[in-house]
Amino acid sequence: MERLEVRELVYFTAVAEELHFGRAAARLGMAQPPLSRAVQQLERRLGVTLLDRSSRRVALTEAGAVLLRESRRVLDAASAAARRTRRAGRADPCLVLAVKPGGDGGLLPAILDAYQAEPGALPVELVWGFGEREVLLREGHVDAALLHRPHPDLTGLDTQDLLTETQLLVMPRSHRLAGRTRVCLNDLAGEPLPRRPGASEGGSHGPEVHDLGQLLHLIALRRMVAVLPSSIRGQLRDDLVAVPVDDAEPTTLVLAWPEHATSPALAAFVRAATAVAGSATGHGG
Amino acid sequence: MERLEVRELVYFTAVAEELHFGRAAARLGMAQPPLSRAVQQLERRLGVTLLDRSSRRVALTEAGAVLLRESRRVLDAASAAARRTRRAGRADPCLVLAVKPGGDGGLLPAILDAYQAEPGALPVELVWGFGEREVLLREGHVDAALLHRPHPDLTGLDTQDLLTETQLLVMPRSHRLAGRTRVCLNDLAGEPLPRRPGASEGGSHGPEVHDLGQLLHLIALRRMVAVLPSSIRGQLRDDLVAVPVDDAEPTTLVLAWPEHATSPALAAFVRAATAVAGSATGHGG
DNA sequence: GCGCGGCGATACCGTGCGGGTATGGAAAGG
DNA sequence: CCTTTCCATACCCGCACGGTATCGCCGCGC
Repeated sequence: MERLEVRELVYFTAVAEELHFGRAAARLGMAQPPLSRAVQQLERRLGVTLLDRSSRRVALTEAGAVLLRESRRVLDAASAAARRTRRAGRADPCLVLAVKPGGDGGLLPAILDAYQAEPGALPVELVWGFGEREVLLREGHVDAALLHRPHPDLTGLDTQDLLTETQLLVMPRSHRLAGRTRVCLNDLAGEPLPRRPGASEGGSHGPEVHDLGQLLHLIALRRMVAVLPSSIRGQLRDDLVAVPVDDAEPTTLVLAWPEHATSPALAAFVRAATAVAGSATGHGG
Repeated sequence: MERLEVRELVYFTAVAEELHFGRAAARLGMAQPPLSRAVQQLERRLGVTLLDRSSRRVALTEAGAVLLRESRRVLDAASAAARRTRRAGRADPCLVLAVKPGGDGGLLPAILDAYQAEPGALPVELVWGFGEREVLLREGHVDAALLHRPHPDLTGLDTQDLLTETQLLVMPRSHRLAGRTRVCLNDLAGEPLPRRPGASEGGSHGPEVHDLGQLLHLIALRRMVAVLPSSIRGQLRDDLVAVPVDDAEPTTLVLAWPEHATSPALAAFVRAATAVAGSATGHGG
């Protein structure tokens, strides 16, 4: 059984994504002939043709499509391995948490306090991200992330539900819906909504947004509106209003971490977060 | 960001498991010096020490333990990638299913029939395995597997529950408990039970078993008894008896497949199995 | 219809790295 | 103190990976 090397998978992935050996080679910073040879060799070793190449067009075969998907998993796992190992070896151990600005449901201060009270708590470093927190987690940039269900794909992650919230439509005071006490999703037809990074271009979407302040600013500028968990209430500028969206699916704040994680520091953090969420459940909305 | 190679991870894993460069090198079929160098180089590239080596003793550091765990994931993903790609490229496409002999709850014939009736059904190839079916699945040897909860770790797999069964104690007619109409787990203290491959040596366990006929034979020979799902009733030799174990946790037969699988053939198979299980739920026990 | 241009494959070459052997050097045990 | 054990270092070699030059195929345009 031949062994598959990371380098080969990187090369194949580049070609499979570009469907063009020249461009793939450029992207890899190498010449085209060795790239062609590497892919051929990979095909020979696997005993499978991965690409149909007619000197005018390159296309993935069925097996090639399988390998592309599997390669991404391998490469993700490899870079996650490197990053997690490096982080574990740092002289100053700390716990890295990915949070969406304004997306902590107001629980984060209490969670951090509770965690620092745990025995053996490490300093917590926060990484701010919008849509890419799940990727940060999968690729080993962070130890844990606060995500919002139902949006991200949680397979391969362990999770702890923290808080379920209804959602609000946030808009400028002058907006046509600003006087309503409640709206439903149909009312939003045609409204520019923030684009989730990586989301398809369908529908009416505004510019990509990476920061809560920027988002609120854009809303105030009437460039868009947004549907957000009700806990942002406390962070709104006074030129914005928020009303419940009746039929928007409630969103659940979840703490997620890589499955099979063994770090005691992470375990303590999960304990702390769970405790805080549990005690908060009765009170707020 | 330096690139992590599969070869290095294989080497490191061997050393981390053996905690001995000489033995690890032997296991890898290579000499010890290049192995030492490879690990040093890996450490340099990661900027992390992975092993504490005092020329008398080799021990994993914290970071080394992290990398060992992560390496296994990468290597599993890599060999799964190779196998799945090869299988996808075969001239004769087929669906490979891992089953425990006698562990199909009696549903398999109906499932196979239902699947063959689906449009675009492929020939189904069966692979028989006892405790290693989950590994077969994770490493890409098979497309799907019939597993029994709660035993295996299902993280990273998608699953469909098929059938929940109570469990029976299977023993020779001459066994001291053979006259009972029901037993509980306490009654089994000191009885030799089949060892799950990979299970710890604790408790009273008989030899490892890889085949249902062999297991039943050993039971008949009074070498052991076994707790099995009630659907084996129909497969017992007449020199064996089975009685319910009152407090044994019910076992659920689940169909499992790699998460994110996209094959339409697999999807059809899952559909067929779900349908069969659903229609069988009311009837059998 | 012929030539041109684009693109992947092939040919050939150099060098850097992965692997081998021989040896050094530290540490534990008798 | 000598021996044994085991990891690291020194040194050498072959190959495989990457680069340049070129071929061959094919589609397109004049």
